[in-house]
Amino acid sequence: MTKRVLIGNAWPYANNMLHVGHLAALLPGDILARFSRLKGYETIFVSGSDMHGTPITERAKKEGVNPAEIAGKYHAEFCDDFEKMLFSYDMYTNTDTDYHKSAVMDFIKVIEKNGFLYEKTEPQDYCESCGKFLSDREIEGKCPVCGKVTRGDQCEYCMASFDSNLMTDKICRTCKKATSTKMNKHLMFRLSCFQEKLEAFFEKMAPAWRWNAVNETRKYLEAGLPDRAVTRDLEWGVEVPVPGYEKKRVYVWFEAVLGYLTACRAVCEKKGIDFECFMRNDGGLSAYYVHGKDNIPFHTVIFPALQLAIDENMQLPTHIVSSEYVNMNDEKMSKSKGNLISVHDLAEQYPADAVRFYTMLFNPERRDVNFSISEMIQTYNKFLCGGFGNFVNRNLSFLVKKYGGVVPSGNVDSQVLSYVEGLYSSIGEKMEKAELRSACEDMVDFIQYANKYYDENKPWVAAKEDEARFADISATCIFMMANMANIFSPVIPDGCGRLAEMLGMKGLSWNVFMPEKTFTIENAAILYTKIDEKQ
RNA sequence: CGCGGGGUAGAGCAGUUGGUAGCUCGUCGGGCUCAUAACCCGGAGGCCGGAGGUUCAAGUCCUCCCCCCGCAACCA
Repeated sequence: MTKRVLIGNAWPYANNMLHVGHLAALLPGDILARFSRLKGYETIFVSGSDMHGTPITERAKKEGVNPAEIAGKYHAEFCDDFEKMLFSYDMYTNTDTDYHKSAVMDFIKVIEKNGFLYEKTEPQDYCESCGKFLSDREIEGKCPVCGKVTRGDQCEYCMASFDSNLMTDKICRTCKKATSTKMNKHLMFRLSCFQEKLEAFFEKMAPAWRWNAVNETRKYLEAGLPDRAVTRDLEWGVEVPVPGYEKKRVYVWFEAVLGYLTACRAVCEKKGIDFECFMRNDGGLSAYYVHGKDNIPFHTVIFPALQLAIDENMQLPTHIVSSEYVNMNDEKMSKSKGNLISVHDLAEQYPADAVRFYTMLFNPERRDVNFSISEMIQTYNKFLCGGFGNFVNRNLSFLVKKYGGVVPSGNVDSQVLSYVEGLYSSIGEKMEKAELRSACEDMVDFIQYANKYYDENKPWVAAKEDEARFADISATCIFMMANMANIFSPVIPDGCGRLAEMLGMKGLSWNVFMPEKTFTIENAAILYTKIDEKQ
């Protein structure tokens, strides 16, 4: 049975540009997808833009436009950004498509049929002048702990979290008028029913998760899972396929994570794969969910609960690839501080491989990292230009100059052969475990190993004194290069693709590649050009 | 007792299950001249924040203490 792999990248919220933080959190998904395809696994890599929710709705109102316009604009930007960064999604969609919406409605009907939804009517804050129910964030009032005037979910001054019902002197943040209370009806999801199953799931899976996912999830489970409202009083969103809820929409926490399933199902239909078979928990599916640390509970608690509510035989997440944050000069990145570097700007100025390699070599896997353009350039110059590119160039240009590009027939050094074989398995294992930073460090080692081999064996001397020896050295170097193209391609696909072409490789795969005994190099060219940092 | 992260060579960091302290940059010296002023080799530079404790053995485990950073919104 072919191994199946699902990679679900978090769905960026279509209310602001993508920045290096998103990139650091989401790029691992692409590395995994590319690796998984090289291994020959049946791979599905999906994501999309999260188009709904309150922030977009509020902003649209403020700007006097349709929410679809704002979300659509950012969605288009995201598509462009991901393309420029060479993300290899099988599908990058969004939550405003008819397919997603009707698929979500299908899932809701299934969840309702399975008995995990119920109706609850309770008093909720209401603003008469705005004519709507208010969520916690739309309320202002006195903090029950310190008494200062703050927002309804958490006090900005004393950091206390509380129920907004405990606040006094509540007003609507929009119109500043006093709030009243009105009965409101919501559809609730029986998250509490899944407490035990999720605990069992957690115990079983936690060893394969990142430490931050383990800690966050434990916290949630220990606190006990409350039922959650599925519906919201909004006009922008997915309609609720239950009578009596025509004026409400599905809450984003419920709808957006289902995107993994709706998009995966869409890809399955396109490829002629049976969705239920693909998702079945028969031991043949690895399911990676890739996101930033603030998204952890949605992927380790909420989403698995929804999966269980839909179909008990569905594979729950096997790998939680949750990144820490990227800071700028030790400061948190934020729009207001103006220290955001957008993916768009990076893509305009730097090669995708440079950005990808730097982002992965210093990926925030275990803790926050600092992002620096100057460090990125240095990393690129050092390893991709001076190391990898230079290794290719010092070989190929010599062969082209002296032999017209015809690689002489020689034998690959057996030690090098076994070293390279070892890399396929050691880096491969790290990839499967999503230990990508360490995998990149091994790539760096390979580059240094290759250059060292070249220096120690002095082919430029052998070319004059011992042609047979020169042929062996060249064969060995070409062999290393070809396998670099394979092994490095998940991280730096652009350069590896060009190298593979020069070497006349038919395609890339995660298997030791043995070049033809003799062949002619096609269009040898500099692989990576240095960037002048001063520019 | 609000929650969380961190303190390892001049700088930036790695150090999964405790077993001779590593990497990149910088610096000093050497080599090579095939190559993108590139590449290779070697040196100097650390009581791993502090104090106790467990252990044959602690950067790694336990306790206490001292510093730094994040926790409105946007948001991975």
